[in-house]
Amino acid sequence: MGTQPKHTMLAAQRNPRRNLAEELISRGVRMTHQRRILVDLIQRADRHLDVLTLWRRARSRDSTLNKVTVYRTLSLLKKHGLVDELDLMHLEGEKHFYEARTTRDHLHLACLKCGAIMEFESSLFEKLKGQIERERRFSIQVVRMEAGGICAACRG
Amino acid sequence: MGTQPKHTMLAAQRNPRRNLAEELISRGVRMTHQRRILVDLIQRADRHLDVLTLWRRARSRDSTLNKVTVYRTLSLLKKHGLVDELDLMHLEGEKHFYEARTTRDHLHLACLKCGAIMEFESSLFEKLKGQIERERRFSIQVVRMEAGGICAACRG
DNA sequence: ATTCTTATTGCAAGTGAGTTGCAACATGGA
DNA sequence: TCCATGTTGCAACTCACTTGCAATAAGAAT
Ligand SMILES: [Mn+2]
Ligand SMILES: [Mn+2]
Ligand SMILES: [Zn+2]
Ligand SMILES: [Zn+2]
Repeated sequence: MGTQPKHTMLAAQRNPRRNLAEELISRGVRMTHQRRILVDLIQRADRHLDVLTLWRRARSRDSTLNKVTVYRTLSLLKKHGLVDELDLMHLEGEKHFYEARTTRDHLHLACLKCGAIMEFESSLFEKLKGQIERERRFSIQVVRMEAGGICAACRG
Repeated sequence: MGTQPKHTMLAAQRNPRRNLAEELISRGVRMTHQRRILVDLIQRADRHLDVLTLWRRARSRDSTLNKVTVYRTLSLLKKHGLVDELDLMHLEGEKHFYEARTTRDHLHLACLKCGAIMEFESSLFEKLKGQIERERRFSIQVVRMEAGGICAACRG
């Protein structure tokens, strides 16, 4: 099981939201040194980050930054709907992955053979969400769709 | 946060697959006393079961049945594609929920206010899966879609 | 600039889901 | 009935994540 291809740009880069730090400040959240580092790393991330990776990257900017602060910052961002939490089919254990929320939702494909993670946007996805909201009168705040299977490269 | 309504029948009851025990036997899996109990409970379940609930129910039939066996049986069923693993938006901590896989996929709606879990089937969901398989040449083995939000009852 | 309130941090300890090694045991085919 | 091999229970473990608390820092008020 390898890793995802380097050349595909994350949806969070193509469809970015407003600056995360500004977004937090405008909501009256205290902008600490630690949060500034973490939020910046999340926003610029080249891939879906787990807590340990995010912590390691953060420590290279402030070696005293504690892992607990990473968890607490991610909770904060989740609570404000600014990051999405992913399972990526729990391909690498029980941990979770995080990405800045984009202007348009997308879903994730995880190859069970090589471990590649792909993103997919579709108007059918948007239509499906609309159908749920209408037919069930359910107000969607967060959606998570993931598919596990075999990618094109692994099928040959 | 309450619990899901009693009157909605689980998709696993409406669209059941072949008997889980028979399915395992036909695949050359040893049918132990413990597996028979667990598989029967999963098949007849009135709601999405977490490990602890499944274990408690199993112990009322065999008080020596160990929790590790529950985990190992669920892994086995997952490996054979006979159960689906759900997060239900991790509304109650990090644990997972399980249900027998049905003939037709469905998605889950989790009310962030009252904790109700609803199921939803849609041809748009099927179309979306088809689009992924075609456009990405990705062979889907398992899909998981969950939405968190506010249910009709909580919206009033 | 200085003070002050209060949210946030780091640390250490704890929780809880899920895993693993191994000896005893049960399954199902010979 | 016997036997080879897969499965179980137990205890100990790992790992992701949480919590209590004293020290600290943000940022609003002065
Ligand atoms: Mn999960
Ligand atoms: Mn993504
Ligand atoms: Zn692959
Ligand atoms: Zn509700």
